Amino acid sequence: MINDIIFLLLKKGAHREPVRMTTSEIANAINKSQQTASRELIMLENEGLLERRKSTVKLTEKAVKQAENICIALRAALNAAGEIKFSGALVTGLKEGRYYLSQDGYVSQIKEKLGFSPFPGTLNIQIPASQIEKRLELRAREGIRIGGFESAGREFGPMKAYKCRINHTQAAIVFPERSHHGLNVLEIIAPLNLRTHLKIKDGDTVHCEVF
Amino acid sequence: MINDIIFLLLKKGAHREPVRMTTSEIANAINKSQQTASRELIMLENEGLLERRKSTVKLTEKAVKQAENICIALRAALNAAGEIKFSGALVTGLKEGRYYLSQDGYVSQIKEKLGFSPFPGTLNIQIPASQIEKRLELRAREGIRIGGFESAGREFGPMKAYKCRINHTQAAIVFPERSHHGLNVLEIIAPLNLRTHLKIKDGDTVHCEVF
DNA sequence: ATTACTAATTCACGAGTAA
DNA sequence: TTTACTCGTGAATTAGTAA
Repeated sequence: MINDIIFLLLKKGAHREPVRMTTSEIANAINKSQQTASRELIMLENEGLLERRKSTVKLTEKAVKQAENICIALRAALNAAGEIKFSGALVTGLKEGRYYLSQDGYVSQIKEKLGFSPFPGTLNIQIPASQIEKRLELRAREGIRIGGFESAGREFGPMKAYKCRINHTQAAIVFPERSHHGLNVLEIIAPLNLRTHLKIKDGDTVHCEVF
Repeated sequence: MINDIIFLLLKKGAHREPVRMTTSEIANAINKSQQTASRELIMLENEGLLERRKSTVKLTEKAVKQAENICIALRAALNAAGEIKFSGALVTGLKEGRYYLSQDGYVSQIKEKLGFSPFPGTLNIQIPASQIEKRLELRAREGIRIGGFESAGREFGPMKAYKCRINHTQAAIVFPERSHHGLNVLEIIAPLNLRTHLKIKDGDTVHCEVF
C-alpha cells in the first residue's frame, strides 16, 4: 500500500530537502533490521522514489505524487460516507450563468451526464462559514466531470457536478474549475427556472441535499 | 502501514454499513489468494478492526479512526512544506479570552510550551473564505497541545496552538477544541496587548505568519 | 563509524482439501 | 457454494561480516 520508509521520510521532511539519516536510524524507526532498511533503500532508489548522497536521503517528485494520490484516495473513501446537506440564502449572481449555460458544449454534456437539459441560468446559494468544510468535503468526492471546450475563440473551462435536490426538486451543484465565486457560494443548475418554479426570491433560505 | 483489505473495504463503504463480500472476491480485489484473504480477515477480526456476519463485512470504529489518523498524518506531512500566512480584519470577540487566559491551568502551560506569559485577552482576526482551506490545513498539522483541566468545578477544554508572528510580533494562533467561533475567525494570543502595542483597531488588516 | 553482501532463518503465501 | 484448516514452498527478514 504505502511504504513505511517513504512515510517516515515524508514526516522528516525529506521531500523538501535532503535529510541526514543512517540505515540504522531508519531501521529503528520502522522496527526492522538495519539490513532490511539498507535493502529497501536500494530498491526504492532503483524505483526512482528517492535519491541518496553520502548518508542523506531525499524523496523524489515521483514519491510525493504517489503519496498524494494515496492521501486523496483515502480521504475520498473516508468521506464518501455521510450525506451532505447545505442550506443558505438565495443570492443574485453575476448573470454569467445564462451565457455559459447557453453554450452547446456544456448543454450537450449536461444532458448526457446529468440527464436533463439545463435552464439557462444558475441559482446561487450563499452558505454560512460553518458549511464550508462540507463544501470542501463534497468537492473531494468523485463527482461528474463536465469537460472544458473551445468555442468561437473563447475557452470554456471544465467543471465538476454533483446531483442534488433543491427543496426536493432535481438539480445539480456545479464547481467550475476556475470559479469567480468564493467558497461561500454554491452554483446550482436545474432543468427549469427554480426561482419561478419554487417561488423563491433573494434572501429566502434554500435547502440543498446531495445524493 | 495501511492494510490493503481495510483500504478496499473503505472504498466499498464498509464503514457505513455491512458490505456483502466473499473471501474470494476480496482476494481477487487485492491480488492475493482466497486463503490469504481468509487468514487476513480472521486477523483483522481478532484485532477488532472489523466484524463479520454471514459473509458481510463491516469496519469498526477503530479501523476508521486508524485510517483517519493515517490520512491526517499523510496530509500534514505532505503539506508541512509550504508556509502558511493569513491576513484579515481585526474584530472584537466575545471578551471571553480575558477570562480563559487568566486561568492558571492555561497560563502555566502556555509559559512552558510556547515560551511566553500570555496577555489576558485574545486578538480575533476575521479571515476571508478564500483562506479557510489554509486554516484547515494548519489545523491538520501537528501543533502544540495545551491540555484541558478542571478548576472551580468548571471544565476548561484542550486546545492546539501554533507559533506565529502578527505584523512581525511573536504570538500564537490557538484553536480551542470546542470553539464558539466559526471557521472564519482566528484567535491569537501573545505576550502583550497587541492592540496597543501594534496600534491597531477594529477593521484594520492584520497579517499572520505561521512558522 | 556506515553500508551492503551472503547465508541462515522465519514467516507469509497458496495448493489442496475438509467442514 | 463459502470458509478456514494443514502443510510444502519460497520470499522476506535478520545474523554475521566484509568492505
